[in-house]
Amino acid sequence: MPELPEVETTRRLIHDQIVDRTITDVLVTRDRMLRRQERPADFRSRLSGRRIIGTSRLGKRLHILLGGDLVWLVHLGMSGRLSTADRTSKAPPHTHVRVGLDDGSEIRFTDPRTFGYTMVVTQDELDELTTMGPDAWTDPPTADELGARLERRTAPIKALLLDQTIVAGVGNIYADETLFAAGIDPRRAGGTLTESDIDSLLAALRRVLEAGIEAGGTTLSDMAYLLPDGRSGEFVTELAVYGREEEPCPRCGDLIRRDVIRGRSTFWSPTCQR
DNA sequence: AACGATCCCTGTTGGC
DNA sequence: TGCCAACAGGGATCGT
Repeated sequence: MPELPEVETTRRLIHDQIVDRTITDVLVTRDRMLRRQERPADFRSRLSGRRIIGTSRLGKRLHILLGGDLVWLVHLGMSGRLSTADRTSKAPPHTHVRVGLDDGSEIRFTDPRTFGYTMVVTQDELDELTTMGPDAWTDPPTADELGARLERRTAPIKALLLDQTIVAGVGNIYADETLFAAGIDPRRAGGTLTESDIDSLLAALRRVLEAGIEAGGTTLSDMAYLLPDGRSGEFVTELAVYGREEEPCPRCGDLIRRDVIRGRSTFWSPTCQR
């Protein structure tokens, strides 16, 4: 599902296809996808005729930078996919937004479960959106900064890693993989992590995200996530614990356990993670 | 303020 | 084999 590595992979793959193109058409066939746009009519009017000048990403949010200081924002939710294709080809099921470009192609936003959303905002509006913490990959916090954010927190570290206001981009899969790589029990209260734990956590986060991006993200068998070119993300073969309940831990051989923490499946190795 | 529960949505899965 | 309830999860929102 789309977490930071999946969104970053998506960004890289569509970047060259869309930059320097001009938007000619906008077709929205499911209004729900615009639910975060204050005035849904703005979506179409702000995109039409606009030139795409770049792309960026903050956490799991993809930004398509437009002329006129506007930002086309796409959040893939849990089943969203962004792709480009010739506009005469058949769009996949659950394609809710199609944005035509001046070379005959179009950008498609497809999302079966509709947890994703898209909107076009001004720079001012962007600043007012829910505050996100620093990006886990491009702007990771220092150990001191993360330590300060975790101090006295009683929520489990697993839950705090998923909190986008602490660090942005980590979802359920990469949170579990990071805690495993760092050897930290996901149930531990955030405030109980030592300096050394936090060092391990940040190093593990870096390694796990790097491997995830390198592999083109994670495509689970039951998930709709595909890269913009239709390929699967290959990180699934590198998952150490996620989805591996009752399988032997790759480090100690003891069985991997699944607990529900804050309503989210959490896979971990009780022997390796303390 | 911090925390945890609930809800949104639909394809897939698993139990009967 | 076929049906259907349960499940999955990011993040907004709400109650405590």
